[in-house]
Parts: sequence; C-alpha cells; structure tokens
Amino acid sequence: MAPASVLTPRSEDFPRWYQDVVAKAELADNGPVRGTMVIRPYGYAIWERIQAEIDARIKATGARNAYFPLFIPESYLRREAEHVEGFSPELAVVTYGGGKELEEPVVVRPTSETVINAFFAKWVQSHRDLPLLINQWSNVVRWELRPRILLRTTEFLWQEGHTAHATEEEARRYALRILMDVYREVMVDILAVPVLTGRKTERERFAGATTTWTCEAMMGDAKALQMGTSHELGQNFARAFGIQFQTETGGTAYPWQTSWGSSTRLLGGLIMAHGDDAGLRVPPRVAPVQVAVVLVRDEEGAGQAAAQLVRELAAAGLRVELDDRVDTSYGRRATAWDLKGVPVRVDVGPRELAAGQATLARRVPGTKETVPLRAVSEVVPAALEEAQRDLLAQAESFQRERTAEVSSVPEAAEAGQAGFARLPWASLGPEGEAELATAGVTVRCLVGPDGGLPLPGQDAGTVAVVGRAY
RNA sequence: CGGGAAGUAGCGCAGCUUGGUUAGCGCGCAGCGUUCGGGACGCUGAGGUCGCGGGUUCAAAUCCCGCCUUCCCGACCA
Repeated sequence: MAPASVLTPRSEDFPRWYQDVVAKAELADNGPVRGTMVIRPYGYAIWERIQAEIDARIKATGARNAYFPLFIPESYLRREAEHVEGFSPELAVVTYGGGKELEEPVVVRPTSETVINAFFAKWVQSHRDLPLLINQWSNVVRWELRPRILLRTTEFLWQEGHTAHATEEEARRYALRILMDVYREVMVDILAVPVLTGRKTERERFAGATTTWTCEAMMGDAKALQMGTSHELGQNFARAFGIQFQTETGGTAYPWQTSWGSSTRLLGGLIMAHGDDAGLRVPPRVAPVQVAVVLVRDEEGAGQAAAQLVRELAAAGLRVELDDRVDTSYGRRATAWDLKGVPVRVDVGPRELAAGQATLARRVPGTKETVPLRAVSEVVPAALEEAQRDLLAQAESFQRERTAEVSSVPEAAEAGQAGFARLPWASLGPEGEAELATAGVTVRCLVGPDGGLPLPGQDAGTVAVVGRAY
C-alpha cells in the first residue's frame, strides 16, 4: 500500500487519525454549532445502507415505522422520575416561539419514550391491540459536553423502537430478538464488527429501564464502543402514562414494554474498527461503491474496455463506479479510493489491455493481481466475499488478543487500560465497579457463565467484561 | 462542566514577544505546456471581514476584555 503521508498514522495519534479519516474520506464535517455535524454524501451513502439493513430486520420482527414530533412538552419528561433525572442534564429546551415566551417550555427530543407512550395510552385498549410494535427513524438532541464527530454529537440520527406487550416474558423475548436478530446480525454479518452481547449493570442501565441489553465492540485502539442497546422497560412507562388494557379475562393490566436504538455512531464504529493507515476500509456489504474501475489512460481502446467492465460488473449485481478522470494522475486517484475504503479496484490501461488483462487491487489485504479481462466479473464477487470475511476475522482476532482473563479488581483496572478484561462479577460487584471507574474503566457488559446472555437480575456466575469506552 | 492547547486562503502553518506602507510559505485550486501505471513538473494566476464582538491607539493579525469553535485530559452519555 502507498506510504500514508496523507493521514496521521493510527499508532501515532489515534484520535487525530480518526479525524483525518473522517475528513479525507469525505464522510462528515463539523457543523457551525458545537457538537453538530454535516454528514457528507459518501458518509450518508454508507449510513443509508446501514439503515436499509436495520430497517428490513426491524420490519421482519413485525414492527412498523411511524413518526412522532421533535418537540415534547417538558411536563411529559417529568412523568417518569428516573427518566427525567437521567436526561435533564443533556436536554435542549425551547422557551421562545413566535417571538413570545412559551407558557410551557418544549424540549427537543433526546429520545421519544414519553411522547410515544402518551399515544400508546390512547391506542392500547384491549389485549387485542397488543403487541404494539413501533419504530421511528429520526434525529435526536442530547447536549454533549465533549463531542466527537459521528461518535458523540449533540444531534444525531438514529432509529428508536418502542413496543408494548401483554406479558413480561413476551417483552423480554422481543427485546432480545431485537438485540440478536437485528443489531448483532447487522453488526457482525454486515458491518463485519464482532460484538459482545450482554446485560448492562445497574450503573450503566438506561434511565427508566428495568434491564438494558447491549452490543459492545472493540475499536482499533482497544477501547469499547456501545453500538446498540435494547431495553426492557417493565411497566414503568405504562404506569407513568396510564397505558392499560382489558385482558382476556376482563381485568385491567399494564403492558410490558421495550425500547431499543442504534445511531449514526455505527458509522464511527465502522471507521474505528476497520480503518488503517491508508484510510477507511468498508466491508463490501455496506460499501456504496464496491468496485471502482479505474481507467489509467484512455489509449488503445482502454476507455471502451473500462466501460465494458463497468457494464459487466453492474450486470453481476455489484455497485460499481467508473473512474475515468484521466486528467488526474493515477496515483492521486488510487490514493483517493484507498482513503474511501472501496474494497476492490480494477485498473485498466493500455498496458494490461494489450495482454487482455486488468489489474485487481484488493483494499483489504492491500494486494494486486492481474486477471484476464474475461474473468473480472467472476473474480470480483469472490474478492468481495473474501474482503468481508477477512475484515471480520481481523477484528475478531484483534479483540481476542486484547482480551485478558483476570481475577481481581486491580488486575482488571490494569488490563482494562489495554483492552477488555474478563472477571467474575462476584469478584467485582458494585463496589469494584466504582473503584474501576476511578481508573477510567467501566463494565461494558455482563455475560452468562456459558458465554450466552445472562438472565435479567441474574448475577450468580456471570462474567463482567470491562474496559475503557467511548 | 473543570484543566490544558489552539483558531491567519479549502487544508497545514509562519508572522504576534517589541503595534507601522502591499500579511507570507507549503499543499490544494484555475489556465497553459511538458508529463502520465501509487498523491508528477514548470510557468502564470485566483483566492484573506487574520474566529466573532467590543476596547486601547494617530495606527491592531499583533496589546486588553468578553464570546464562539476545535483538539487533548477528566466527570456524564447512542
């Protein structure tokens, strides 16, 4: 791969490298107001693909999309005590409208449990109305004190799901289904980011939830990133908003609820999980451009050959782009495609054309090979599959190497600086957790004794995975 | 929100200490020419409310005050 003078080397200054990639790959820019961002077309194209994958899986669970207002009466937030306490420090509140001071301030939604549940109270009357499964794609605002583009911004885009069920058991199954069949699957199978799935400790639980389930990934600097959460809300919001239904036997009951979300932070996670010194590396399944056909020089019919390759690759169902900017030097263009992380590049110029060949450059191992022109549209799909697999395998082995088994709090505090540390929750507990926090290490999640998900409330035998986090 | 650093052309920087005529440099950008297979070279040129507001002064990028933004480290979060 080319000498990466374009970017700050990842090993030299990871946060700076991250900024450089976001800028040079044309993913996003900072907005004029602190903590806001502009998502540029290339970044947004990746987001749209992530959205499509998540959206399809959400719909497969039976939920439907809807839209609720940006503005929420302040009084709604106050109805659930823990919820308002958790969110009040990060609220943006509008006190003026139409040139007049408002009688009741409205908050810009930090999340929509409150408005949505106010309507659930209207819509849920009978057990026949359940389950009620709603998702919305929207922006939300949480005033951030320390913003980081695409990872922690004051305004961000996300999806938030809200459901109501007749029984606790059903709500739990649904929350876990979202966790595993939507989030985990998209992260692992599509984004090629291995995640740990587990339960949050009391300390890390969502404000207003009874149980929070999470997907946690390890970034290239061995820090953790929470990439998606699914909450069991119990009957907390149902009681606060008066959501009740008539049961089959004629009684009244409060439904059991869930909520779950994933955001543009996934884009940040993608960069930090897969990027290298040459820039971004996009897994083929989310790549807006899977193959760039680069016309090196338009001589001796190379232009026609490149156009023909583009047609063939498109016909093979690939997302392909022709780069025929022959007035820009080859090196510059090659570097730009590397920066953008396009998985496969096919170079065509008079040189290989004379031999009936094309040059195939793979972003993931960073290698080049020559391929007969006739075989390109067969070789490329295989190369993309390999890239997808290799990215996941690399991230998995990195996470494995940077995960330590420890048995005491001091060991966990130390190992947690360099990656993940695993230790029995019994050896840690809330006191140990608080102690770790003073070293900047937090419990990312609790996993079950067999490596699977622990039960809500189950502490016995669980293993805590701790580390530094974004 | 606390501690630190910084904001001068699209990007990276110098100039500021010690105020003074036309604010420079590298990259990028435009035109022309030579080149062309991993960020080519030459010539010519365009591009600036010196972050914003106020103050001091005959005179402010430079000194003073306030604010905004960015980055790093901490406390809170998708």
